Amino acid sequence: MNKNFYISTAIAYTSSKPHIGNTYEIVLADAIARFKRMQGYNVYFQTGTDEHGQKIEQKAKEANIKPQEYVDKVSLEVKQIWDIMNTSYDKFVRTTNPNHEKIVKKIFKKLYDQGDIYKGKYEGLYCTPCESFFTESQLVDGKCPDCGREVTKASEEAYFFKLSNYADRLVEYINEHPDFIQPESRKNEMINNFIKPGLQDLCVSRTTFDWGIPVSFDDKHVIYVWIDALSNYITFLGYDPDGSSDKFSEFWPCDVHLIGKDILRFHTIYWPIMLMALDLPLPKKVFGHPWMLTGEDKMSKSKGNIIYADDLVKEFGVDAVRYYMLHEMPFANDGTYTNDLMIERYNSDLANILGNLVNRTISMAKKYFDSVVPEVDVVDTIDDELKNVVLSAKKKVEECMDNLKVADAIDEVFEIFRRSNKYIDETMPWKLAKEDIPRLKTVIYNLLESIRVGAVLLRPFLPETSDKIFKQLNTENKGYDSIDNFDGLDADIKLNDPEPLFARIDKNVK
RNA sequence: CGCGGGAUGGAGCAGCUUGGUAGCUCGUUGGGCUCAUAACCCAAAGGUCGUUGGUUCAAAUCCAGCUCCCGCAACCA
Repeated sequence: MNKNFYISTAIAYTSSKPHIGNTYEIVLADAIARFKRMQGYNVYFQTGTDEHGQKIEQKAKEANIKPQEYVDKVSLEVKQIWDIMNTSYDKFVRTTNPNHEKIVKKIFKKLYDQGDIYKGKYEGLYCTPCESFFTESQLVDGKCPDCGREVTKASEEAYFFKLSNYADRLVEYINEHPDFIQPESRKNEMINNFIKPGLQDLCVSRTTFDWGIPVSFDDKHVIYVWIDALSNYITFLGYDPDGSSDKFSEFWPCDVHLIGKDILRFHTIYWPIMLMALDLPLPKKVFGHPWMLTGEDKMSKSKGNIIYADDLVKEFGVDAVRYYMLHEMPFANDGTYTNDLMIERYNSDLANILGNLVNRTISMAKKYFDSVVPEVDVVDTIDDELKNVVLSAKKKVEECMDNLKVADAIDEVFEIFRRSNKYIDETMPWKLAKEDIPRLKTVIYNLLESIRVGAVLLRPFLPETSDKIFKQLNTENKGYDSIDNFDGLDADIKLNDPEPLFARIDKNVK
């Protein structure tokens, strides 16, 4: 049985600092990667930055620095945000890496030699001052979208990838693998809009700028983004047309490419065709996640509504921001970020249901048993209801995660905490403290054990919080297998003092 | 007639494949409890399930028309 699991995010374009929407992707991937690791998979989780292209060349020029300096700076910024979000990527790749550049050149040459790439002419609408080509649909009022000036028809020499050769095989693959493109509605979009009408050949080189990987046999051409950026998924794993590494054969094909819905076309059409041309197996799944919007609008500089994850982390803490991203985002539709909703989720879910539960439980253990975990004593049928919820959570969470329904998975974990709060009311420990200590022992044990199980399942989503809970329980997280039975918490452990996990936020003070 | 998705109580969503008491979270109101972070538990109010028509004993759920919203429409990462 193959226990390897390869998940990737798209590589972030280093034109500017990533906003909260870009950050959502890495957090989502992280939750999946952490969950798979917990299940015992040998996970390889790759992310990184895409650093070539005209836009970067321009930005660097504006900043009066070399492109390399520019991308070094932004790439570092990206990495820092990924780290602030406590994401557990195994490898952070950069497309300016020399080995990547070397292999991309080889890939290009191979495709050219075998006839998939040919030299032709790129014709389009050209804006001379901007030195850019545009398509009909990109124009604003028939003028250049950047500077508003007239565009003229022009053509330049370019290399093209003959996609149409592989269209039939691609359709076949998509049909035979119904889960390949997620969510499903996107599948139709790709087939109806692109494949069915007939694929146009893809322009894979440029001569209008220099910041890119040169074509090895024709150096006035630079390899355009597709082959350069998409290849990152294999080059950093050790792919080489002349003989790949063991690691490559171990992890390829990728289990999940997690990407934004905006670049689905590249990942479900161009990329698979490239792989077919290289005679490599296709990725098992491509998930085009929705966007996180701020209020009603897409984030953009001109609207001034850009929110950065690191700012939110300063205000609410990493896990609160992770929780929001993972729990509030729908599977297929776009989600929104608002401060009000953030505070609401923070207070009701994190502070009240989870934080307060842990706090009140550990406080009771301290008060009634001097912080020592009691042995189970007198049991009652009401206990079984709690145990059922707690012990069935694992399977439910697993099912959700198998379908990438991360938000639902978190909900299932929180069912444990909700049920536990209810259990406290049902059993009334404060009353038992006065009249029935043997029963009280069992109740407190059950609560602590429920919290422990919840903390295990919470780990992939809110790692810091999970660790804090275990610290208060003064117990080691023994992992996924430790929650199959309701007895993982050892009696006689001396608990640490209760400490609020999430301090409530007063909305009106803000 | 370009393709596709959506419209469900104040908010955000589930249910629609396999028609038959409209469910969840939050918010609101009332009650309970006091271990706890004014937290927790219970209950209630609130929906002609976008609109019109059709199929059916019966439709949020199937079919058709219409209105509105959103994504995609190819070289912008």
